[in-house]
Amino acid sequence: MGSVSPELSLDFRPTFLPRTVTDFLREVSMIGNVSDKVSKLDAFVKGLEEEMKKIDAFKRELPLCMLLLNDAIVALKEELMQCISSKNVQPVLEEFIPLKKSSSEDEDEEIPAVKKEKDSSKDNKKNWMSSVQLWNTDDHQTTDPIVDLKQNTNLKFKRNEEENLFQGCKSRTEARAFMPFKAYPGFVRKEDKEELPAHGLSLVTPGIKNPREDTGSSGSRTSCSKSVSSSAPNARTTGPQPPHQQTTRKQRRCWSPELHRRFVNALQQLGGSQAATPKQIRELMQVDGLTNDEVKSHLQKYRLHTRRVPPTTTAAPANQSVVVLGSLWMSQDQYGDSSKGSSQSGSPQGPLQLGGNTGGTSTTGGDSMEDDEDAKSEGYSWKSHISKPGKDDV
DNA sequence: AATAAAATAT
DNA sequence: CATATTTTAT
Repeated sequence: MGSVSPELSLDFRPTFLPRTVTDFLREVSMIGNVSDKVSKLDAFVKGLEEEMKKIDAFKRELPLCMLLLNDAIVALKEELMQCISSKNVQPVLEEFIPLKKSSSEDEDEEIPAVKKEKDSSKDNKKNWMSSVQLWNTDDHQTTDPIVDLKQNTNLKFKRNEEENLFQGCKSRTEARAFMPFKAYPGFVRKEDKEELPAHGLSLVTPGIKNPREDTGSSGSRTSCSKSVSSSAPNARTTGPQPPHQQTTRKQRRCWSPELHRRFVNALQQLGGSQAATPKQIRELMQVDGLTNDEVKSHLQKYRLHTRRVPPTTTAAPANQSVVVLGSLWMSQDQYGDSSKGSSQSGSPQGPLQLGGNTGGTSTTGGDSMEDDEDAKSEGYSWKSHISKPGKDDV
């Protein structure tokens, strides 16, 4: 009590502009009083949101601004939520924090014990876009390019990098699934290039292909579980994977949300799905192990899906700003789950901010600003909300 | 059994 | 590189 800096006294209308988000967070983190903390954060967030609304109209011209703002907002909200939840707060706070989400959707990630029935969250699907404006306050994944909250207090987001890429690949019915290591003894054929480590994205780790063995299982089909790298049980070390099956079919590559994100990003940078070419995309994505064909295939599908947007006959009241940042085309099938995708503008390790993000997966942001446009359809299945045909024009 | 997604063939 | 076709996974 007494040691509040003058600035802090401006609870609600702080002139937060002069400072950077990082600084702001640092300041806030030093505040002992939770209420103050919350109000500060809240105020800041509100300011950012206002800003967001203002530039919303120019989102196309200022995609980066949107991204940055969005990122900051998300990050701050995270912080806010943490404050709130960590204290479980008293009544007093409740007055301040009626924020948008009061324990409604997902704020798990950390919640131990209760594995909670995620299944019951069927509504989530709807939520993923509709109720949440665009800065959906997701909990995890707070990798922001600009702010390094990490040093602040967020320890929760940490193991995202790799996981993000793979995440979402598992079967969606995984509820409590943990596939035993049944998978396959894999021999990872590293035939591909292995030189693109770059940031440690080791996405492509296709399982392995194992034709017969699993064909009967009707339950746990782990399509792609990232690493089941067991030292080949088979003593065939040197022996390639020689199932006499010529043309051994590659194991299906699972396009995790992150992977897809990168894909979309690349696309954007290349001027749209139409202009982009597989090779280019692949290069841009910088995902090791990813092959041209894979990208090509994905692109093909993407193009197919982005072609012609179903008339959103939805009489959707377009009142919400609905920016639909994450318009990954995916629905809930494969990529969808993580749903927080959004993209960052540059490649993750690219030129822009991501400079030193160690754990930086690309964060969420809007990636298809160009495409979405009126994609505001709150979409249900992806046919509905896929990103529009890219108007190539970067 | 149907369909989407990825692999492969053209 | 683009498309078409086939295979595979849910």
